[in-house]
Amino acid sequence: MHLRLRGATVSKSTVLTFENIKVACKHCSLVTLCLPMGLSPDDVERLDSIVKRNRPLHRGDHLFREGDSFRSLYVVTTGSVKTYTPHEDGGEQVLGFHLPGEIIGLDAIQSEHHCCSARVLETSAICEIPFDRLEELSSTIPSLQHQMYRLLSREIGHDTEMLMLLAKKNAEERLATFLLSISGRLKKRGFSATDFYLSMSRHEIGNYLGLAVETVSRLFTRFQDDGLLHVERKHIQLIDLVRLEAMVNGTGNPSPHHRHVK
Amino acid sequence: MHLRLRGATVSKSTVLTFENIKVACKHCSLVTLCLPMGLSPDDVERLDSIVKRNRPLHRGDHLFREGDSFRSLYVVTTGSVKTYTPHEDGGEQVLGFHLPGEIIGLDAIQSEHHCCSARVLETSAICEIPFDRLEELSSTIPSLQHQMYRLLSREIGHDTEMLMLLAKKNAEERLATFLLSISGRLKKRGFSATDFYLSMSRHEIGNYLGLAVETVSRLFTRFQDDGLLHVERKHIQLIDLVRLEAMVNGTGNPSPHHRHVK
DNA sequence: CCTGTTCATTGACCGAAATCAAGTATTGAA
DNA sequence: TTCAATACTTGATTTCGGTCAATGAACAGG
Repeated sequence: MHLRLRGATVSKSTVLTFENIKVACKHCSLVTLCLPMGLSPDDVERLDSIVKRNRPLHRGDHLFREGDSFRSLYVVTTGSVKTYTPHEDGGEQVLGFHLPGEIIGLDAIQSEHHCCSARVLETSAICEIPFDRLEELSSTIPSLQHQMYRLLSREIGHDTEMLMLLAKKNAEERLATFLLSISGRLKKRGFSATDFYLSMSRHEIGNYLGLAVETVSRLFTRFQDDGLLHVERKHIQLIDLVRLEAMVNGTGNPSPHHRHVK
Repeated sequence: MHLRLRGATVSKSTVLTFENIKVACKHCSLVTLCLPMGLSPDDVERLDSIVKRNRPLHRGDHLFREGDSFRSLYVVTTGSVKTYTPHEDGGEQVLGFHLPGEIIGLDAIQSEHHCCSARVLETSAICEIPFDRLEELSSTIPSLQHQMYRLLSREIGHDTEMLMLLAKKNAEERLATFLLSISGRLKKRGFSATDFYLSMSRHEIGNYLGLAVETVSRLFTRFQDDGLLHVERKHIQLIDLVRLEAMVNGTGNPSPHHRHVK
C-alpha cells in the first residue's frame, strides 16, 4: 500500500470503514511508532479506551482548521495529512506532511486553539485522542507521561532539522532531503523505501521546502536526467540512494547540469 | 540592565554571585515567564527545592555541548545564551538566542543526549533543573505537568514561526522580525523595548536568520538611513516601531533604497 | 464522452542576496 | 601601549532560484 489510495487500493481502504476500524491499539501495526511505545499491556488497554476511531476522511477533508478550539491530538493510521497555516492573502505555508503513526496537533496544546489547519491528502484513517483525557491518564501512568515528553521533544527536534534545511541548504539539497525523509519514514512503516507515490502536489512540496513550484519541477527532471531517480507525475522510484544521501549533506558536487545549454 | 553586562553594570552583576544568588523561585521576577506560572505557593516551594542555582557563567562558557548526556533543563535568569549545532567543517547553525526566563534543553528530552550546544553570550546566571526530578514532580502536580506540556508546545510554536520566516520572508523582513522579537521579549521582562544592546555578533545574527554577514550589515545601515532605527555597533535604538511592524508582515513597500546607485 | 480547470513542465529573463575583495574599527593579549 | 586577530562595513560581481509566460497532461464534474 502506498501513499496514494486509488484503483484497486481503494477497495482495500474501504475495509477500514466503521465496523472493521475498531482495531485496538494493541493490535495496531503502528504500536511502536505512536504513543504506546514502552507501555505495559494494561496501560495500552487504558490508553486504548480513550482513543476514538472515526470513520475515514477523504481527500480535502479537514481534521481541524486554524482557530478551532483544541480538544484532541490526532494520529494518522493510514493515508497522509498536511498541516499548514493559511495566510490572509489566500496563500499558505505548509508546515508538514504526516504519515501513518505520526501525531498531529502538539503545537496547539499551548494556546487552547489550533494555530494551523490540517487537511487529509488522500483517503485516510485517523485516531483521535481527547487531550484532557490523555493528560489525566498521563499523570497516573509515569511511562506515558515520559512518552509524551519525548514525543513533544521529538517534534522540536524535527522542527530544528527543518530549520537547518531552510537556513543552509540549497534547492537540490532540500529536495533530496525531502525525498529521503519520505523514503525513510515509509520504510520504517514497512513500505518500500524506493518506490512510492507522493500524495502532495509539486506546489505543496515547493511551499514546504521554501521553493517555487517551477524549481521543484526542474529538480525532478534534473534528478531523473542524472540517474538519481525515476519520476512520472507522483510516482517516484529512487535509484541512487547513495548519491542522494551525499547531496543531503552538501557533499557530492552540485551536479554539472547547470552548464546544460551553454 | 541590558543584554550586555559591562562597565558599571558588571559590578551590579557580581551581586548575583553565590550567597545572594539563593533567590527562591517565588521571589524571582521571572516567575510568570519560567515554569511556575499558575502553580500554588506550596507547589512553587516544591519546584524551588529541586532547582540548582550555580554560579554565573562568563562569555564563551558552555552550558552543555552537543552529544553531552541530557540531565537538566536550564533557565536563563540574567544574561543571554545562544544555542547552535556545530558542523563538522567548523561552521555552525545558530538555533536560537535565549533571554531571561527562557528555557533551554527541551529538544534533548527525546534522545537522552543534547543535540545542540549552548554557550553564554555574556556574563549570565542560569538555573538548572534536573529533569528526572522535574518529571517525578510533574506526575504528582497536575498543574505542573500541564505547564510542562504547554511549555514544550510553545517551543514547537516558536520553531514554526522561525520556519515561516526562513521559508517565506526576505532579508529585510527577517531582520525586522528579529529586532522586534528581541524588543518584545525585553519589554516583557521590564527592559526598554526601543533601546538595547545586542549580545550577539552580526555573524551570529546572519547565521540565525539564514543570511550572510554582509547582508545583515547592509540592512542595519539601510534601516538607519531610512530612519527606522539608530545603530552603533551593538547598541540599537528602535525609532519607528510602526514601520518595522509593517515590514514584518510583508506589507510596507520593500524600501526604495534598492535603486540607490542606479 | 467532452470540457473547463487545475497541475506539471519547460524556457526566457531578472533580481535579491551570496560571494569575493578591500578597507576600517574594535578588541584582547602581551 | 602596541600588535595581531577579529568584527564590521562597503563596493563590485556573480549566481541561484524566483517570476513571467506558454504549452501540454491529467482530472473532476456534468
